[in-house]
Amino acid sequence: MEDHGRMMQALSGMTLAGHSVQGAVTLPLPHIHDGTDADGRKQDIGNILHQIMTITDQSLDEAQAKKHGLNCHRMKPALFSVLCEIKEKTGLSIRGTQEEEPPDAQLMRLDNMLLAEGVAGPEKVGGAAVATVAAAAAVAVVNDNSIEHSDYRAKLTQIRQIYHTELEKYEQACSEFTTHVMNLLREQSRTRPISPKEIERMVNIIHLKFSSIQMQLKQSTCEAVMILRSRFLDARRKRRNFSKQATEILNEYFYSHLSNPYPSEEAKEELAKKCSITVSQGGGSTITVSQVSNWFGNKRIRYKKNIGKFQEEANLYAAKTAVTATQAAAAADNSPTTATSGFQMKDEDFQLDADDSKNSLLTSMFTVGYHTPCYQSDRIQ
DNA sequence: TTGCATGATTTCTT
DNA sequence: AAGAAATCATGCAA
Repeated sequence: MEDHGRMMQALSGMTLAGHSVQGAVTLPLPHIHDGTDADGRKQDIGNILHQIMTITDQSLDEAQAKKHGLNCHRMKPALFSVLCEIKEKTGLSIRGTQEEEPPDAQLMRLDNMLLAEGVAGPEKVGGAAVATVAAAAAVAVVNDNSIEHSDYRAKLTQIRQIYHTELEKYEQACSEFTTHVMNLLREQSRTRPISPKEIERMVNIIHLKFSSIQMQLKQSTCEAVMILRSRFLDARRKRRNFSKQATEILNEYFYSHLSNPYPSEEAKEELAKKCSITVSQGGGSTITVSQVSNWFGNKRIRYKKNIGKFQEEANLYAAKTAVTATQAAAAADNSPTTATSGFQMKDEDFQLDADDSKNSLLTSMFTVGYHTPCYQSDRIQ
């Protein structure tokens, strides 16, 4: 910003210099401190105002002719080169030499990080087909172990999109502004001393400005990614116990399907919906099906490891299920309900006798030794 | 503070 | 790819 101010100052300074040299509009400057009478000054000011007011009365041709005359003056090139030289020496146009290398290292770091996070990468490849980018975004993030959380992906894609649109905007604005300034300076160089070197320097300054803006964009994008990451990892680390109700529903299913405690994908979805295991993940999102899978994985292994410990729990849920089943059966006009009817035995270790599976729920569930053989078997492990 | 319970993650197996 | 087993990390009651 400071540089910008300096730039504008330099530009305005040059403009003034141009005018005074050019002398096409020779406005007598008011001498404010010469100590003469106030009337004289008033007259001077009056003159200036008059000239300003009548400036538009001059015909365009007349002005053009004057301009042309000045441009064609034989001394003009020499005068311009001298003035350019003076400008160089006075340091009006010396700028940009001091601000060069430092941002490079940081810029590289930012670029690398954006690339690693999949924000900056695939977009550039192959001339960017939008669909490909979207598809790539969905896959590219899996670079970091198991970060494939859909929310994480969605948010990262969002960041990517914003980043790319902003970057494009900046690039466009930069080239537009550069050509505009170049045209302006080239135009002005006919009437005031501007060397090509100076134009080049100005273009460099503009590029520096825009690249620093781009760096800010990159930096804030990196920050956004880091925040997203940390939030996601925090959510992963923070374990929230499921509600009592949810645990009950899962346990009910587990013990009533003890013969084959492997819920199908649909069953998992159903269970997830039923107990609405919405462990707070920051954005209020749910990973319920995988949570159900985790729960069953843990439950199977822990039950198997220590059946004795779970026996009481098993009986409790068996009784509970039996009660509900009885009620359901009564309501359903004595239609026989079997707990295992819809399940295929997948693992031999969990398998019941064929007779058992045909038993009614009531008889089977109230038999204490009903489940244990499934896991007690030495075949396990 | 400690020890157990429990949800999540990682690694290995099928 | 799904599940088993091991392990980690946190929650929670005593």
